[in-house]
Amino acid sequence: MRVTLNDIAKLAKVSPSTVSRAIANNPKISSATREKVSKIMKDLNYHPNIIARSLANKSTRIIGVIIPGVAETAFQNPFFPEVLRGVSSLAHKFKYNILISSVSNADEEKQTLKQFAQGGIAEGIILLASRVGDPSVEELTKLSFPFVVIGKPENKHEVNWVDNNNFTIGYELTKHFLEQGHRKIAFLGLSSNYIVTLDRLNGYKKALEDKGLPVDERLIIESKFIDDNGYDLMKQLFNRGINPTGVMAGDDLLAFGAMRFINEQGLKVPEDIAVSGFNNVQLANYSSPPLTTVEINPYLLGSKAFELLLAAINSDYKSYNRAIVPAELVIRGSTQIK
Amino acid sequence: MRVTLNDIAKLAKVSPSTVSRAIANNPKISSATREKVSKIMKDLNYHPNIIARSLANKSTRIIGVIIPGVAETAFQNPFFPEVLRGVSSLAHKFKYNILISSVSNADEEKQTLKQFAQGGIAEGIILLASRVGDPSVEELTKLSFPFVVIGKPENKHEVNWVDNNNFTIGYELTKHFLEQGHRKIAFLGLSSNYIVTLDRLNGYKKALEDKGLPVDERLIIESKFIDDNGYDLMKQLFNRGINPTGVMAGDDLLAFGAMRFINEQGLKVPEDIAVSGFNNVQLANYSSPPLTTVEINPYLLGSKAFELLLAAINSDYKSYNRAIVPAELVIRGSTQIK
DNA sequence: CTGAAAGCGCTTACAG
DNA sequence: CTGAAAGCGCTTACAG
Repeated sequence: MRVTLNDIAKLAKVSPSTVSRAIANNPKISSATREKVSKIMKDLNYHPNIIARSLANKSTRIIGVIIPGVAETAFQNPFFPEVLRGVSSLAHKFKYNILISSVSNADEEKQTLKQFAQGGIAEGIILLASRVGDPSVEELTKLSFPFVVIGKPENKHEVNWVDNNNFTIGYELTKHFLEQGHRKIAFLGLSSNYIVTLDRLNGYKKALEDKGLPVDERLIIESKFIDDNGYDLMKQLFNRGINPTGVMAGDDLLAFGAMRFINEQGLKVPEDIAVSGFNNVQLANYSSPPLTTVEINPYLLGSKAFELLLAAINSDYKSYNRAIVPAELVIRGSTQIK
Repeated sequence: MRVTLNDIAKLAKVSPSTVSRAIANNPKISSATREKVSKIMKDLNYHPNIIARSLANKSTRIIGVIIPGVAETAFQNPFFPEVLRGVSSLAHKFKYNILISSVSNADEEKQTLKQFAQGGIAEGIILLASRVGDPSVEELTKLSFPFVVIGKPENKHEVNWVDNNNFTIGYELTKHFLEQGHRKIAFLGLSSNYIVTLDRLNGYKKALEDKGLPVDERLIIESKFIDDNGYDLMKQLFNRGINPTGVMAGDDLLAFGAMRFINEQGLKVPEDIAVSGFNNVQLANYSSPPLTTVEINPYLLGSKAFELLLAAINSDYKSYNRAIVPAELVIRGSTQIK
């Protein structure tokens, strides 16, 4: 049998209350008893039962992190561990634990949500990657349960969220292409289900507009299926008979695929077509040419999300907060002719 | 205030015991009362408090997953989400939840372990990637707490573990190189802290031996630092003045880096030097040439780990189990001349 | 500074 | 088939 607080109390010849206070470092306890109790705890290798404590406290110090199925977020994969590390690091600092669930469909997601939120396990929830019409966002809002979304949700005013400045970075990236003299710049891999990519697209459009250039819808290639790869999307673009001189891909992997197709056509990057990606995967620095991309700072997205969540958990009155983690342009050889 | 089981009992004019039984689908409850209770629960949107249930049950249905800091396992990153998905999927099936902790140093790891295991939160623990002299393995063994290691641990007889057949796959991969006529095959990126890479090395050596070839230690390049990349390791190899015709890299990313260095020397893959990787990252299929690699089936590693853990949790007597998830050779253009 | 008592929200032998 | 009671292992007003 596990040793309990009561066992300690008996051995120390004090009341359970006293042991409890000693553990909690309650200053009212005399140092004599504190030490006596401490010694016995150490001797018996006693560790308080966190579950019992949670029940008494009505505080579990657990937050839930819900990760949508891989199927839906193939593109999220590479930076997900970093986001988690960000959450984890701050959670650890504030003595919170993380309950995780990678759900594979909407039904599972709903079920998990219920368990975490209504089951009294988690004190708050972090949702990775909100989609258009995300049912979880709706559900949690209805429950008025503390939660934070990573990736700006649709209904952005009544939700806590953290995201990159996607509009701005889309704008800047486009501007970079324009400054290199490009006029026919393709936007490869729009997923209209994800608000982040819509934001980037708007930045793209605004940059063209500011330059007095029209938006050619044929240059915007949607990525409908998760297994779309850059190669195929690039081929689609070519089949439309319009020859871009620049390609902004929504993801580094898409960019690599696009580069492969371009090379197969006997064209060169960046001389014939400049290419950029997104997410700054490790390999982006090592491709040939090295890939211009965007560092989205996933670790910060995670840690900021935890910060907001903590605020939401601890605040009595309701308020909706957001945090913007700046994304940074990483310019490399794939968009710059030496 | 949250609605509790007692609230339901009062409204339904039955005892709390009855409500509890109704929830648990205890067959002794008449369908009449069961329905009455169910209706009220639904009306009040009641959800049992999992924490209270855990305390009464002495069963949390939570397992812990401990992920060593990114610093120590850069190479693990790409497949970690897949492992987690494997664990998660089976956990979900058996109604277990997953508490996660990505620890960044040994101290944090120890602390987390204590909390999970001795704090009575988790019923079992999955440890990712055991290192040589892993302190967590030792600690959990001492506590005789149920746990499973992903990646064969040192002390393999007194521990539950799941791993690939690393020796065999190292052997087969080497054999593949030999069959292509290679005789000077480098082993790039040995991390002697990780038993998996040692196993692969042994497979490599055995294959050479079976062929009657000597092992040239100069062909074995150790990767001491986490930020070692394939490019630099390959350069090291060249600097040793020995020219391999084949390179087995311990990871796809290392392989890409190696290929880059090779290309810069004006040499071609696979004609001058054949290259292989490990882990079968998405990009391996799309590099030029496509990369020969090893599919380690991370999803299966995760789900098998959960299976073993469940067995360990539920068995009264002690036994040590292991599961081998077959890795598969994926032969592509980087090792085959058309 | 310390203790007795009640309570957190469930479950489960025991009795009927 | 149902209920009263005890218990899971803690915490925390309240009283002294």
